[in-house]
Amino acid sequence: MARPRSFDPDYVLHAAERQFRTSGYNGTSVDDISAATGLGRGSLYAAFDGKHGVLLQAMAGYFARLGQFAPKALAGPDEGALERLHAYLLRAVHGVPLAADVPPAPDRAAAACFAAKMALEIGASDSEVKRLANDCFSVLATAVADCVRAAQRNGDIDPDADPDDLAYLLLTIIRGTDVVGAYGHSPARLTSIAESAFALLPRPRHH
Amino acid sequence: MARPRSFDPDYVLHAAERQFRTSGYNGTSVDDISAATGLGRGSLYAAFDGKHGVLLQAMAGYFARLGQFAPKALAGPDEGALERLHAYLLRAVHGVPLAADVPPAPDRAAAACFAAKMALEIGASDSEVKRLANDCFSVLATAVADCVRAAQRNGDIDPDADPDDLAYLLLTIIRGTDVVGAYGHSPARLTSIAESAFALLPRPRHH
DNA sequence: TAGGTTTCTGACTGTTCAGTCCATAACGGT
DNA sequence: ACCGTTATGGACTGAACAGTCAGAAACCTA
Repeated sequence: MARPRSFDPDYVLHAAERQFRTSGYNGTSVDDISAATGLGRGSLYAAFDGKHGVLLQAMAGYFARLGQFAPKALAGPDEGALERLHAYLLRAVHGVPLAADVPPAPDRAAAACFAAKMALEIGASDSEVKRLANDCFSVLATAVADCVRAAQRNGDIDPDADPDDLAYLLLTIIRGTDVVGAYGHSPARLTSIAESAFALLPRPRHH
Repeated sequence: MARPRSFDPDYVLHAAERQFRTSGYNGTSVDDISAATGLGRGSLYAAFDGKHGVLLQAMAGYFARLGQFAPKALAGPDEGALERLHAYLLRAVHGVPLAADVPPAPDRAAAACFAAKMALEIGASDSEVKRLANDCFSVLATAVADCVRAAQRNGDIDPDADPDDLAYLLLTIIRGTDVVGAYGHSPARLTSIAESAFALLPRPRHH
């Protein structure tokens, strides 16, 4: 009955996310988004309500992806919980690939958590961005804490440790590697930091 | 012989740093800097070579402040080293006050490490900023590692632990709290993260 | 194949931006 | 008191910006 849109909204949001990651929010113009996505200005405004709308929807998509990926990577039987935590930590400090249909980020600073990067840049003056970033953190914290509890049940982590505190600490470390990575440190160094953190996890006292 | 400048360069750089912290680099205009510092555009360009020059010199000043403060807070006799590390960690996760003559940052995101914030926003496309931020990190890493070594000599930290690895990890945690703080988490939560990290430091095995 | 509806494209507008420039002001030496 | 020198502040410029809009195009139904 009417002309269908000729683009895939997910692809567009991924491409826009990549642009925001690379140049920051204030560093990307609508023309940049237009060039990165192939959409004209009119389409961008009609479909996403302009630059800020694109950001919010891109962050919402990122949140949805996190909510799928993190529980999948961390949930499972108690026996493998500690190893899943280990693998997740090592993978997270090197940044997560964006999507199969969009080229990877060129710089480690662009591979940082999208929500974290936007929150640091404009979260102070944009409460919606701040809230979305906090949501991303919460979903991760829940998944990690659940995995810690599983490892505790399996006797791999000290049962006296608070799983929520530990989850917050681990996620804080992962966020910290985003920053350290942006300084230009090598992937090997980030791996080393992650391994040090993992080695310090409180093991159960055997008697 | 000639007209003397009527402003204090350090005050101007502090005020500009505050503005950059609050709005980010791309989010602050030269007029914003002009308003924050009281200087006209001509003076800004003559003394600091424009927006980018102001940033570089503000970061250099920040680096110099770090190079003074961190060693002073962390150096000292071996007996108190662990407690100095503890105090430094707790203070760092709440952000450092800027300067006595400039109002404090209004938001936790603006209290994050100045170098880290700029590196995440524009470090990927500005190698000078990236290098300066890395310098800031290095001077802190050295000071923290020295303090860890002192604590090891005093028998408060496992002598088998690598002090440099531990220093990197602790600084990564501090940088991570900058991000988590930007999400809007309470100071109490940040304190809790810092205490959890401190509690996990490897203590010497007594036999 | 014609009509109705929505998307698409790119030109347009007013604003804001970074950077330059110049007339004026403030000083120290003579 | 004068003069050379440097700082100051604001006007100016061309470019880039976000957002709007109207005409052309594509599609489905009938």
